[in-house]
Amino acid sequence: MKRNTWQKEAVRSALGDAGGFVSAQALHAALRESGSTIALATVYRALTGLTDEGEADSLQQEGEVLYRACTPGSHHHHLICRRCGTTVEIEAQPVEEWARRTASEHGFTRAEHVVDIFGVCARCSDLADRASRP
Amino acid sequence: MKRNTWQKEAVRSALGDAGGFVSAQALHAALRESGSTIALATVYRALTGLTDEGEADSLQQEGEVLYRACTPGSHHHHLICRRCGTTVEIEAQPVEEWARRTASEHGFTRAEHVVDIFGVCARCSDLADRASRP
DNA sequence: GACTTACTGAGAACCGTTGTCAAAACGATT
DNA sequence: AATCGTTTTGACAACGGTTCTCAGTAAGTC
Ligand SMILES: [Zn+2]
Ligand SMILES: [Zn+2]
Ligand SMILES: [Zn+2]
Ligand SMILES: [Zn+2]
Repeated sequence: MKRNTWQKEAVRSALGDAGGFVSAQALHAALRESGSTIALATVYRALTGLTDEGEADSLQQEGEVLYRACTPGSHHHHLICRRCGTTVEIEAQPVEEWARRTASEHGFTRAEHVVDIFGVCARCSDLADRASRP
Repeated sequence: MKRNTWQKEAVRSALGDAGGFVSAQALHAALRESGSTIALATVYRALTGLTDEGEADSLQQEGEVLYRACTPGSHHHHLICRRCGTTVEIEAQPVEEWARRTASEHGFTRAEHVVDIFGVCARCSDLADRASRP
């Protein structure tokens, strides 16, 4: 039987607080920062669990896996700030159809798709502008 | 000054022969298989070079980076067979516009996008069918 | 052919992640 | 509340892909 531990709850909560995509290591660091004694391996295990249960989404970037607390049970994509990780969930019916159609047109079955947009959010753009011309 | 070596040429050629997306290690194994004495580190360096110069595309899957010789200078996406790596380049103007529009609607600048479809190609689907009900 | 310097090969180092296993602790049961 | 079977945790080792290091090699120039 699956058990409830403060560790799992701590990870779920910290992931929610993070807002955007974060790495397991960053999350672990944040937890320790706030006084938790949770182990890194436990954070990895909890994140894997959350992902399996559909409570979190994950993506790979520059050799590491990033996680985010996402609307459970909804298929959506992400608009992610490269600077701060801030993320917007986006739905795009046209893209869904395009993907389905493209796959079947080429005889591909069991098709899944990866669709993400990476950019610099308004706030980070502002900050960068301000810094470059004072 | 940049120099031409048989190693770089061997990697370029092997990548072309591969047809689909392959890992640096797989490419290295294939090269050794065919008698080459090239070192793994050199394969990595050559692939990084090809990617930087726009001659190859790369993507991350399951913790490793895969490379493919792609039409240089053209922005396109990929339809990739999870089983054999076979890849089809696809262009999708509607998706390009959707991505641009979505990013700017949310105030994001310098937006790039990752759009890939993973499935099982016709040939691999056939093979799997045949194997499961003989 | 000699020289300069970019490139290569072999292995160590690196880094994110997963495995191992004894100790801790959840939760059902008495 | 104490017991018990089982899950989960924590500390650390191990793993796998990639990058770094550095001495030796060789491409391109003169
Ligand atoms: Zn930002
Ligand atoms: Zn979708
Ligand atoms: Zn295939
Ligand atoms: Zn595109």
